[in-house]
Amino acid sequence: MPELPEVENVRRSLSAAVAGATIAAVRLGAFTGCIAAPAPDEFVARVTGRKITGFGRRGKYLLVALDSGDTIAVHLRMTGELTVTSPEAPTGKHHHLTFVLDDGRELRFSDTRKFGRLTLLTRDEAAELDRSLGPEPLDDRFTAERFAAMLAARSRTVKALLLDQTFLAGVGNIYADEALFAAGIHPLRPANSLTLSEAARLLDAIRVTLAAAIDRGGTTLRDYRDGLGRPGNNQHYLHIYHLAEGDPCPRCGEPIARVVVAQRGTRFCPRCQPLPTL
DNA sequence: ACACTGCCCTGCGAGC
DNA sequence: TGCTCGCAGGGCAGTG
Repeated sequence: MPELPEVENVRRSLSAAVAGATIAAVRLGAFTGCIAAPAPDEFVARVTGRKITGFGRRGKYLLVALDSGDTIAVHLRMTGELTVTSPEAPTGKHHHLTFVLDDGRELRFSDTRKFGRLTLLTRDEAAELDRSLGPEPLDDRFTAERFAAMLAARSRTVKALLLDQTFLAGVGNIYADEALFAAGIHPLRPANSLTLSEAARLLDAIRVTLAAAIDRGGTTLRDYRDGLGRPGNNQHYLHIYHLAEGDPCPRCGEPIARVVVAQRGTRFCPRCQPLPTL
């Protein structure tokens, strides 16, 4: 599932390979529902002939900047892939949309589960999307003090907040579990029960976890590929997300526990991530 | 503000 | 071997 590190790797790979190219044509597959807005004909009209000036990222959104000032915001959700290929490359069963580039190559969007979406945004709409999301965890200007203050103002469980993109942008289920484990914080702790030092420890764990995953090319549990079709390597370095309930904790051997938080399976070690009794 | 449900969708693994 | 069934999950709408 593409989270921040995976989207960042797609951004970097496409930035090196595709930035500066012009979209000569757009080909739609049968599933036009992958275009969230505007209507498919308008989407095609406003994108065709435009030059891709760069690839950005905000949270889990890949932002394709066009010379018209518009931005294509791509959310890969669970199984979406955006890859550049030669025109001869075989198209998969779940291929939904193709940007034909002026050099003949193709930027293809495919998505097995059909959850992923492309949205064409004006400048104002892009700014609105930016405002709707929480801070970037890897932004140096985002301090532990601010994170602690944000946590202190909320009563929800810390795991649910980490998954909330309006609270913090880019962290999904994999990295939330990994970061909470690394920080030794129980996922069901009310956010406002964390001390300043715990908040600082958690932010540090989030950053280390995300940065390492970026460096390793992202986590490929099944579907994830970068913009050149390459899988990541971080799946070999997970500590807890991939474990089943009852598996021994890699740190202390205690059986791993599993709960559901915000409709997401959540693994944690009851010994390394204790729930303080009040 | 927050919890909870259901929906979207397909592939996969468990169980029979 | 082949079938059915439940689960996986990011975001969102709707309800309480």
